[in-house]
Amino acid sequence: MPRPREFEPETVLDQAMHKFWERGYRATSIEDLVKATGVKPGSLYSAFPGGKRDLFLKSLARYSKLVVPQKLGELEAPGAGLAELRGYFDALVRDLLSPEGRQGCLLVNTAIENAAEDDEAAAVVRGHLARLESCMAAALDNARLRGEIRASLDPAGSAKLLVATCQGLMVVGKADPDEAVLRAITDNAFAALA
Amino acid sequence: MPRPREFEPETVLDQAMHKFWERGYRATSIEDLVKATGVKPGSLYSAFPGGKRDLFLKSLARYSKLVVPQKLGELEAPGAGLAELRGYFDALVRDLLSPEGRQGCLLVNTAIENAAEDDEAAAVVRGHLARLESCMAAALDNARLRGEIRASLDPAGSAKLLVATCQGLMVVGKADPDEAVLRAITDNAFAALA
DNA sequence: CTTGTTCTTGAATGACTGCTCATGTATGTT
DNA sequence: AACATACATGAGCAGTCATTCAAGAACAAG
Repeated sequence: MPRPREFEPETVLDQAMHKFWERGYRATSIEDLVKATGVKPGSLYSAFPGGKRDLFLKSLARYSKLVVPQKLGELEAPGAGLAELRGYFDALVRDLLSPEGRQGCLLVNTAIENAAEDDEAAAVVRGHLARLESCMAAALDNARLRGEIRASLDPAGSAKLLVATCQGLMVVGKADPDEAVLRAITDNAFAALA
Repeated sequence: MPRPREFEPETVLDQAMHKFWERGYRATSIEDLVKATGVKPGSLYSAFPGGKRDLFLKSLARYSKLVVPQKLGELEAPGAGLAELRGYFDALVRDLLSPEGRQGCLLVNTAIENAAEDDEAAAVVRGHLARLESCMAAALDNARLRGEIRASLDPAGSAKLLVATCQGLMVVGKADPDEAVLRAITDNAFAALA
């Protein structure tokens, strides 16, 4: 009997996520979200009772569920090895060099902007780092069994290093999106594994 | 004949820098700066005519001139080698684990928060990255001549990788200041050089 | 002491912030 | 057609933002 919603909450969340991704949490105003979604403040607040912060946390969750798997791609498949690992880094570099990729990674941006003052946001970031590390460790494990990398390598520690490397790649890429620099970083990171 | 200033602009700049460092550009209000410095808005604006943004850019410059050299320490000395490089990373890790170090590096924070929308700020960050890279490359060069690292290593490329690694270290440290993780990252980064 | 110069002060400005709420509207059931 | 229900609307809330400015205060030179 009630009047049906005229917008899809998931669509709205998607648009909000992109704004937060592009401009950051603080720099994105409710008015920005109203413009981006076409949904007026009142409706926004009734659909997302926690207000701006809730919208942000839900955006982080949505990013983890939809964007991250797409970026990780086959790296999360059980049989992933060195090729998939390299593929992930190459795609990352390609991304950072493209105009749309300049916004970097929402979770890295959140680590810097919000982790210190928002424990819930920090927890999401930590979860993401753990996920990255675990699939990289699995890929390194497979790679070692197949003889694709040095047998003397410690997969767990190397995975942590690779996680840091790709975070660093995004910081460097944000300030100086230079293909030669980004390629040199990945090339040297992988040369160290061989 | 004029009435003398009752505050030292450099001191004020120092206090402003620490606020920006700790909370970021957008999250730091003029009132925050007034409280931190004890200087009222009018005086602040007459001493720094460009307003908040000028105060921020001047803070970045001051950070580069005073804080960065202190952090780089002997790594910038002409004879620096592997030991100084390692010393820099160890100090960085120690910093990230200390309560005051949680704020990370002002220039990394700026890369993420402002680089995309403020070309002048981005230029300062790029200058910092170049400086890091050049002294790391010099240290790697020395280390290679002394046989402290693999002769097959490319100092220029490895320096770029190390720059990315320490940026990544700061992102990871901000979200998850875990000693074991940070040490694993540096240990593996240096193991790759030997 | 007077004057000239520059500084300090803090109230005021208008734009913007996140958010609320009274009003009106569209729907499915009766 | 009449009702109950949930929704959409947007003007409006109190608060904060960066910034300005008129007024007073402190000093040095005459």
